Amino acid sequence: MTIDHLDARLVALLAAEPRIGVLECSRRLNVARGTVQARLDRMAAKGVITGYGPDIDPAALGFDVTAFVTLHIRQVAGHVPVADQLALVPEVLEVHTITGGGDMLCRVVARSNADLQRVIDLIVDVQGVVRTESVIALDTPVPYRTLPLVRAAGG
Amino acid sequence: MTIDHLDARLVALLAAEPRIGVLECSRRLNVARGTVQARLDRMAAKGVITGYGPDIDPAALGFDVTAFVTLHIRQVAGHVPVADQLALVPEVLEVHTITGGGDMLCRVVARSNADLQRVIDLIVDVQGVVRTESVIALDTPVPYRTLPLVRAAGG
DNA sequence: GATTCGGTGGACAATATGCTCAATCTTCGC
DNA sequence: GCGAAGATTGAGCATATTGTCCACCGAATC
Repeated sequence: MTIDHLDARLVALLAAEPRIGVLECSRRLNVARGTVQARLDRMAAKGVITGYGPDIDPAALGFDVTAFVTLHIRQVAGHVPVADQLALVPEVLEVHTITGGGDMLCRVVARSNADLQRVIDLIVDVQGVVRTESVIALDTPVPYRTLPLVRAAGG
Repeated sequence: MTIDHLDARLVALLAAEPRIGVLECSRRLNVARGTVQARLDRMAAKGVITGYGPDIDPAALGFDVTAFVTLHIRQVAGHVPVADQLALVPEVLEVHTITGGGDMLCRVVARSNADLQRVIDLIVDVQGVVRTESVIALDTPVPYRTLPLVRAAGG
C-alpha cells in the first residue's frame, strides 16, 4: 500500500517515543485524535504495522555473538522440514531461503564463540543439512532500522 | 543481565498483545501492578528492552525484495566512512562488519529485482566499496523473532 | 448537484496512569 | 540462625487517556 507524509511522521514519532499514546500523537502532529487512530488502524489492517514490540536486545541478555550461517541442504525433502527444525532452536533468530551458492541463510546468536559452536552443531544436526558456512558479525555500524524506508515511502 | 521466569512471561505477553497496558499485564500474570512496572523499568534500564516498535513490514510498503549484500572494501580508510555512507541509503536496513571472505554484510530491500539493481548500484558507488556479492531472499520461513530466546534465557 | 470519504472537534463514561505509602515476603551475607 | 536490603504487595488518589459516539465540513468523484 502507499502511505503519505502524515503516516510517515506518525510512525517516526511512535518509533522515537513509543510510550506516548494516541492523544499525545495527535497533539504533536497537530491533527485530531480520531485521525491518528484511523491512520494507525489502517496501517495495522494493511499489514504495514505488524506489531508494537517490545524490542529485545539479545546482547543485553548475554548473547553477545551474532553470526550468519549459510546452509547447504539435501534437496530431496525440500527446505520446509529443515526450516521447521531450525525454528526449534531458540538461538536461530531468522531463516531465509536464498539464491546463489547456498540454500538457506540464518541469523543466529550465541553467548560466546564457544557457544556459537554448540549452536552451529545443533544446526548441522538438523536432518537434511549437509554443510554450513558461518560468518561472525564483529560490529553492527547500522542496526536494523526501517525509519528511513518509511520516510522514503511516505515523503 | 539475567532475567527470570516472570520477566520472560511478561515479555512474551507484551509481544503477543502489545496494546495492553501495565495494569492488564499485572492481571494476566497475577502480580501487582507495581511489580510489572518495576520489571519493565528494570529491563528498559538494562537495555534488554530497547523500544516498543511500531514494527514495520517493508513488504507491505511495496518493498517485496529482500537481499543480503556482501561488501568487499578498500581497507585503507577503514569501514566507518563506508558504513556512514551506507546509512544514507534508506533501502539499507542494517549493516554488519564480518569475518570471512567479505568485509561487510548488509540487508537491503527493494521494490523489484530491477529496483534492487538500482540499490546495489548505490552501494557500489559508495567510496571504498570495491565489489559486492548479493543473494536474494526468496522466502522467509522463520521471520525475525526473539521470543524463543527470551524463553530460553528466562526459564 | 449529490455522494462519498477523510478529517475535525466535542462529548461521555470507563479505565489506566503516575505516584506514594506501609506492610510483608525473600534472599543474601555474616 | 539472624539482621538488613531488596522485592513484592495492596491500597489510595488526582489526573490523563481510552473507546466510542455524534454532527459538521471540505475535497474529490461521479
